[in-house]
Amino acid sequence: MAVRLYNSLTRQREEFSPLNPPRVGMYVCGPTVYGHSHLGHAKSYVSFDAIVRWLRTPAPLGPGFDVNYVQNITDVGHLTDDADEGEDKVVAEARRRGLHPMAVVETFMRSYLDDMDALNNTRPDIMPRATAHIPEQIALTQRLIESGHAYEVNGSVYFSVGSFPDYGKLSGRKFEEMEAGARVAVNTEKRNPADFALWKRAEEGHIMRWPSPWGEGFPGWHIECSAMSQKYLGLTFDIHGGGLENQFPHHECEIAQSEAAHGVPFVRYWLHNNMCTLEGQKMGKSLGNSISLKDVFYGREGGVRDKAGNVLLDRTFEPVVVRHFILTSHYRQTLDFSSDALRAAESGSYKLRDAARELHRAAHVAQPPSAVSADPSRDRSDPSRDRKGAVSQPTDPSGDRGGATSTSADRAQLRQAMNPLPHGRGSDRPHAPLPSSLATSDAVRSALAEIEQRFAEAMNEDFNTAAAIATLFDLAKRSGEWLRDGLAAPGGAGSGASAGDRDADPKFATRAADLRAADGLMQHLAGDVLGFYWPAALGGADNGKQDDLIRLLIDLRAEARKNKDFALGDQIRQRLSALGVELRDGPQGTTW
RNA sequence: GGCGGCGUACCCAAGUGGUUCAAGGGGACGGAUUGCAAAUCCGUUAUUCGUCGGUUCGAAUCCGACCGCCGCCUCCA
Repeated sequence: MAVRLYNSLTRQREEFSPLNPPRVGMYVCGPTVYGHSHLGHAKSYVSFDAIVRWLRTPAPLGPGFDVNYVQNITDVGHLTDDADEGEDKVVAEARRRGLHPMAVVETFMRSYLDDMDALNNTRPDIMPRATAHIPEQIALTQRLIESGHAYEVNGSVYFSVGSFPDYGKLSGRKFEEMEAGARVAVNTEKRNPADFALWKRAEEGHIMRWPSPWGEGFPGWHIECSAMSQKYLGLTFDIHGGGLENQFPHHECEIAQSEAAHGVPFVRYWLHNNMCTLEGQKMGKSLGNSISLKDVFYGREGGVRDKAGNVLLDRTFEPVVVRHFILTSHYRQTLDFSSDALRAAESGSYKLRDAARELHRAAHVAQPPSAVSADPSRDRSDPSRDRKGAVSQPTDPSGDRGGATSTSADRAQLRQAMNPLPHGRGSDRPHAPLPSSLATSDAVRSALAEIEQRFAEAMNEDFNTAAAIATLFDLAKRSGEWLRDGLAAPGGAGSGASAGDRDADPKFATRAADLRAADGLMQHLAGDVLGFYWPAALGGADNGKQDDLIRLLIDLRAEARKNKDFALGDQIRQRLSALGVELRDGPQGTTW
């Protein structure tokens, strides 16, 4: 099954075939770090993370590409006004705060990474910073001057749009039309209003400045992406992603610079993710309704308000819920955030979480000690998988935590495990057995195989994460059925039979293998591919003494209920609930 | 003015020519289970895809017109 994707350049869905398979070079426009990340960043980078994760998913389930994922950090040159007249955004923020621009950059770069980690986005392989690539940008600018595509005026250098006939091919704009309807402010240095800055002269007092052949100055915004992508991915690379709002002028300018300088195609597939709105309204910094991710995740007084005190979101939501919500729509579709929509996503996310946990627990309980190495969900030592950075969970010797059910205690470990090694350390193409192949009963095997196929088809069709999630819910539903069947069967997981008894029961062996296969698939699809990571606020997996203490209270409560002392039982439940531990009484006992 | 997108049930949302295509989630309602609660389970909730035409043996899916909403062309992922 080949990956098909919508290429903005050709405006159609086409089969993806990389230049040098299995390698894939991918560049995604990163943030300009002059403020905290907002919901728009979340949509963009969660979407591209899902794309990267899928491209890296080992065959035969996924395409198994070896993706080199580059995402820049813009820390200079992005002006508040695109007529090349405004102030540098970072510098403006620095003055407002009375800080050095580089301190502003450090602050918000870390903030950005924190938020992306919280969303469980895989870290890019390379995160080049514009200020660390000044020589490369100067060299590219120089090359453009030499080839007649750029000119210098008073220490600033502009790209001559008229020298590049293809200008406008990405955004569908015609150069002549733009000249006529240009809304850009008049810059007297430009020969043509549509020309854009490659290098800007630094005025007196401008802090961020570097020497150049044209005097002291700083790079224009667009040039960094051309310079850094070519450095790390080559003159022609496979995928360039970014927000739709950057299609013009930013990406158009990147194409012009790169192709004019080198005479070869710049990017083969352009991917643009759509914007998001809030209650149907455009979300923008200038509109004052842009919501920072930190407010969404941790917000104050249980909600998010704008400066005027209007409620934007009536409560906070976990990062995994935001991720779930984003992935239930298509990346090229606009997404409307609202409290109600997030609440609905939360219910769905938690339902999936609970089903995955129940399955994982049952598969674990059902597992004879001798079968440890056969569990696909714990196949974390496979070097080809670790290397890809597609594994969402740390290597865990106890094997008790899979991609979808980790405990919060593993958070630090998780982050480390996200990117154990850069991509491409080996020449072998990643390959992993299909979880369905590990099921022993025909019914379960074919059911899992069908899920695998539908999931893969969805992701292969322009990364249809919404359809992929739907198959996860189906898997959760089927798993629930198998679980209930198993619990009712002799020797089932909930029957209290000892491990020795179960080992001797052939029925049990079959069931255990099936549950492990189902669990392995759930872990892989929900955890590794879609990146769902549910912090274990409710416990669930083994969490050492804390779990033992909760178990103790549950036992005491069971005793109380047995004696019809419901007041005490309810008190225990309520007080645990206040601590974030929800008890659930099931036919097989109490879980939480 | 130029460029582009969208309009699918109460809400979110997938689906871009035909047989399992009207997914999935949320919500609501009815029922099962339950000391209560939560969760879970079963069932119900679009003969129809903004409107009107057209193409076709066949359209939510293609074409045209119209209505409505939105984005980009200033800053934003």
